[in-house]
Amino acid sequence: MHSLNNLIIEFYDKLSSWEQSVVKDTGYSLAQVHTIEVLGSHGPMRMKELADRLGITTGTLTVQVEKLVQFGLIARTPHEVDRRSILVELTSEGTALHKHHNRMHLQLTQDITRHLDPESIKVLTQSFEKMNREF
Amino acid sequence: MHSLNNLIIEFYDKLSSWEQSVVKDTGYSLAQVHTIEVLGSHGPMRMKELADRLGITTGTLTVQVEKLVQFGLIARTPHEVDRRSILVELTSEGTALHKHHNRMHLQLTQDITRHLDPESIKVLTQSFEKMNREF
DNA sequence: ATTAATTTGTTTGATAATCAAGATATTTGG
DNA sequence: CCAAATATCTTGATTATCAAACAAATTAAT
Repeated sequence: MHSLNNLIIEFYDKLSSWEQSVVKDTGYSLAQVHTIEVLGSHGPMRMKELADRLGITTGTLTVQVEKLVQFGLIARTPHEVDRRSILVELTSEGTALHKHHNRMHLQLTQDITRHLDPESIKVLTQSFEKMNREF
Repeated sequence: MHSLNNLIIEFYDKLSSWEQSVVKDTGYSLAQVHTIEVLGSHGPMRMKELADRLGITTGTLTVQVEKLVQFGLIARTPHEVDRRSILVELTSEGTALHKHHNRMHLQLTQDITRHLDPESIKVLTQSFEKMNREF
């Protein structure tokens, strides 16, 4: 258990470094790409929910979103029922960036698992499912 | 492979959120705790190496280290052979913080793996070992 | 139905984190 | 010995962030 814990910490650390270098190549900041990633994988959402998912305040997000809109990566649309809210969603350009980032991730996953046999991959997948559920 | 990739991304995301909330409780910033974590798990090192591991410039690190020294968490000692360098290391207080953070991590690992049978944990551990090696 | 409390998003002012470029001291390789 | 490389620090500017105050809309209470 102790060693598994250390391996998880090491894994997280290496994934962070990888993410940082991959993001740097896009020309956008880590926070900006992270925003795109969340919108890409969860779909359009309101400011509050997005801020919560990113772990920042809505005040900070307002500024971030303004920049991303100017970059043409996301768009704001009024919320249909709640007129206090606005929905934030990816533009086609934002979607393209998200897909590109996703391909990088997939390539990484393929790279780091290339020495795992099919059975291990199966157990690994099931284990991640269970672990993600317990967070 | 596609689903495993998504699970890894989700895992990373949840671990980030967890880390953020745990760090907030310490009263120190994410960057500061991260610095303590690296020093705690790898031992004393020079500024350059620490900056590289943290993914920041030495200029940024100089400021960060100054703060952590004032907090009493780390100490600077001259490098024995290279007089250009200084070694950064944890104080006893810094070590205590690192141990505390490590216990949090261990508890989390126990929590999220509680529905995994011993055999899966074994495969999971081996898989992480192999994946970490391929980064 | 009217009022009070809550929620949502924005703005503002202050602080913290970061980088790039330049300066200094030291080491390394010829 | 000297030029090039390395390690750290400093400075000036930019970016990210928060907390608090605000306005608009929704929800809850009476």
